[in-house]
Amino acid sequence: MSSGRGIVAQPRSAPRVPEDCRRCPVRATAVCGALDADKTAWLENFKRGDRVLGAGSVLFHQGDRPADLFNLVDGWVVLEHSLPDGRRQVLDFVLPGAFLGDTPEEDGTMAYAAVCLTDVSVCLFPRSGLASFTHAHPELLARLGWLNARAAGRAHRALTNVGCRPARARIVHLLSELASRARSAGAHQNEDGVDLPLTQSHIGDALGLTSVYVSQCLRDLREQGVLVFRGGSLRILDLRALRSAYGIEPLALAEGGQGG
Amino acid sequence: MSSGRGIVAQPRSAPRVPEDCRRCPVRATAVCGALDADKTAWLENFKRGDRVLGAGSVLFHQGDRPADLFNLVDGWVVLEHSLPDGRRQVLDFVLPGAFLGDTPEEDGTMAYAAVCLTDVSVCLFPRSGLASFTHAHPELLARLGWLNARAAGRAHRALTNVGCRPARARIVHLLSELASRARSAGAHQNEDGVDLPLTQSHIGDALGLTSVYVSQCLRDLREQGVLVFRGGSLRILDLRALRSAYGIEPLALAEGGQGG
DNA sequence: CGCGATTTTGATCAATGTCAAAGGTGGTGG
DNA sequence: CCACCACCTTTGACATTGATCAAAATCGCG
Repeated sequence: MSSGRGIVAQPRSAPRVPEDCRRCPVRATAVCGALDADKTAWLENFKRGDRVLGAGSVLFHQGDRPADLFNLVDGWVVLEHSLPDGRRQVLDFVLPGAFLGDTPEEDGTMAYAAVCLTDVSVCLFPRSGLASFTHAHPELLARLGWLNARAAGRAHRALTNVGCRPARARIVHLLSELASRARSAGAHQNEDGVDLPLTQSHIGDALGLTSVYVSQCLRDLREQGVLVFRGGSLRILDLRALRSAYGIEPLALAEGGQGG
Repeated sequence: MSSGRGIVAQPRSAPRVPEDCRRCPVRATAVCGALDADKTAWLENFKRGDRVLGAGSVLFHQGDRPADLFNLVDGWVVLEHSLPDGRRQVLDFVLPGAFLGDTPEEDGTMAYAAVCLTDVSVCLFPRSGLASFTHAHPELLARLGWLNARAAGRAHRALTNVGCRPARARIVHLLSELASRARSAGAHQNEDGVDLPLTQSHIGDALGLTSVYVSQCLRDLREQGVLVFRGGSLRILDLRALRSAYGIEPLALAEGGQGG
């Protein structure tokens, strides 16, 4: 029951839960996509169930040994590590298709907590069955390795961002990357830009900045006409400025902004 | 030959090269240890050769698509990412038993360079054969996943260190972790402490600090009797200070210091 | 002995944190 | 529909960490 220990808020709008693995929206990128369609029977057998959680819910706490592994089907999750002095580091923002709960520490505990930023839907797999399941289906190991390698790449970029760039460039870089990931995950986007369900505190904790300084920097960026982040929605105004003034290579987010 | 493109300095003392995989000093922790002893014939067949490189050599550059994968048998390597403006982020320090060159980016290039801090010996595997080899021996995938998960853990700790801690605590944390890793990798240690083949610039680039500030901080730590880092050798003097003043949990390095 | 790389030191300055208080915002309940 | 509450954001004044610049000292090595 350890996966039930966390805080669980009721979702207000029920996100879609896949009924059939072959139709799952994240199948292409998620772990399960490594299995051929004719093996989904095995998969559905291994799977323990689906769950829908409200924003603010906790999939697992730092230090937990969760009994379940989570396949994120819909919604955003943040991974955060807390220090004894109360400081908090956001390690990653996690989007649909990710797999959570593998990669515990040597002692089996999780080094970070996983907290839902939005209403979220996941499907669950029993950790205990993982070894024998991957033994039967080694393709999963390759896919798992691929997912984890991508996560490691993000961790490296985040480290570089925090270690090498000044505050504004850090913020621009983080938001650019998130916007790009959000779109390729098919995030909601209207004429006001892309929805990024973050608070300024999340940004600060991800970047090693205080939330009040983040607020100042966001004002500067807005006044300079570079980007606007407000109410959880990001609009990129000046792609050239990203590159020239902040040394960010605009990824796949070209058609997000209005082009100054 | 792309693995030969890098800078290669001649080693001055030839580090040991394993002649027989069953006797390899890193077998227990390295990728190859995942294979049963009776399968080492397959392994030696897959292996492309050994190589000994001098300090300063480059295993691969950032942006390379190295033709080989590297199993680090002896010596230290640093992984570093460079930004267009010349800034450099040290992503990881790599010790014997590590596997390098898997985890390229989507486009097949490496996001970082791998540079030898000491004379180094590696064994090489052709990247092109990896898929079929792991297909034949899925145990390797699990081991590879384990190694990469540990690397990701280090990246997360590094990010937390840089994001949350002030300069001196960052340095103490980094050096503590390195000392601990060095000893469990069987590093050379005399009465002067553990050998860590780093310059202060490496420390700075790993921690997002300038090397001159690192120098100041190291002086402070020395004057406060916390630790001495000099000439590539670290001596930890006051374990309690690590915990109380710097919030570092002294890992397995207990018997490294003289205990104030 | 001399050279390049690294380390040290001191003076100064800019970026970012801290503290405190006020203003928004959305949700909840009457 | 309104009022309240928690949380988030904004602003301003001030403190401090860590960067920058410059020069000397030291070290390893040929």
